[in-house]
Amino acid sequence: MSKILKNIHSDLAFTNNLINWGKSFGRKNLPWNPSYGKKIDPYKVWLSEIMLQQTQFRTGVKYFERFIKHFPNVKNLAESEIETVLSFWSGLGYYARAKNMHKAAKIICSGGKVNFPKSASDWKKLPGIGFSTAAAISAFTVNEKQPIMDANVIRIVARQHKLIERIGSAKLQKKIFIICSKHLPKSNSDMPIYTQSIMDLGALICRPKEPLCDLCPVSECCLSFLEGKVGNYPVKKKKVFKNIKRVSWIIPHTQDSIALVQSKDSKLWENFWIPIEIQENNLIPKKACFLKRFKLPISNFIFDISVWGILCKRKNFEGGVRWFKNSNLNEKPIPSSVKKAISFL
DNA sequence: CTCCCGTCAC
DNA sequence: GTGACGGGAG
Repeated sequence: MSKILKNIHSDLAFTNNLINWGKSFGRKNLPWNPSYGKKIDPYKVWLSEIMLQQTQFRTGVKYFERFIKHFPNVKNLAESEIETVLSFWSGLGYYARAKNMHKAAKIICSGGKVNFPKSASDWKKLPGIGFSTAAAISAFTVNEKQPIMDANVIRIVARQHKLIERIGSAKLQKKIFIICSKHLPKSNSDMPIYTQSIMDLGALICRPKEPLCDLCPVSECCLSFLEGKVGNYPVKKKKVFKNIKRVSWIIPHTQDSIALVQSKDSKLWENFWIPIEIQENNLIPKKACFLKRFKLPISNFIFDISVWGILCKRKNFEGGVRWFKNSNLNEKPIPSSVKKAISFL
């Protein structure tokens, strides 16, 4: 048998085995899937794709439910204040996702009526939607045949084909695109189950660490598995040194309230409410009381934060702070790490 | 420590 | 084409 013919057969086997596995063992009853007989909602699919980027499924689902309850449709989202939107994203991180969704919702609703994109290339024009997300949304909503190439797929395909190019390189991207294009199911109507299955395979079986190759439906066409070298793929990016930033957080507080400032000058936590920040070598106010020091790894640097409290009799602290009742902090955009710092008070 | 992925600046 | 950036969870 020629090599090409063999490859076609293994591509076919890959897709069929994957879809059959997905039908039996993939995730079911996802909250963004339509109930029986209902049409799929592009807004929910879109939100789920954005929320589940960089976020574990279990965590994401809880936020998804809460978000949908408050913003049941795209018009609702478009007409809401950004601060409200951010407060429902608070704790998920990567807050640019929420800001971009809000912007995109306004675009979708501009012109007086709701106008969702009908193709991957149109989805991609919206802020916050890249190649992979656009393909996934259009696969689910209009059965468009586009290869999704999220981190799950990159991991699966790099292992299957022993790709040695580093994650993020243009070469790897190109190779995976070609391979994935061959994996696409014949029928457009199989795009949703195919897309869901490959994502589930990456999340449940072909995991970053400790992949469950014994349970994998496509291990027989996985070159790295056959050689016992699954751990070598995909080839990771070079590590970069993380700078450490020493800061002090000063939190004036009364019995029932705390004082925060709105982050404006920094891209990090922009528009979120955070403590007064003092650089390492500046003076800590005399009245401040040291509470705790903790490290907070951000993507490319490490925060080394000392938390100081100032107990106030009245809510009259200088410096543009706003006072918040402890009881309604949940309604405000506040990063998790700030909530953690507050818990030391 | 590692993992997630889209955007933007160069 | 490459790399910095961003946050939380495991």
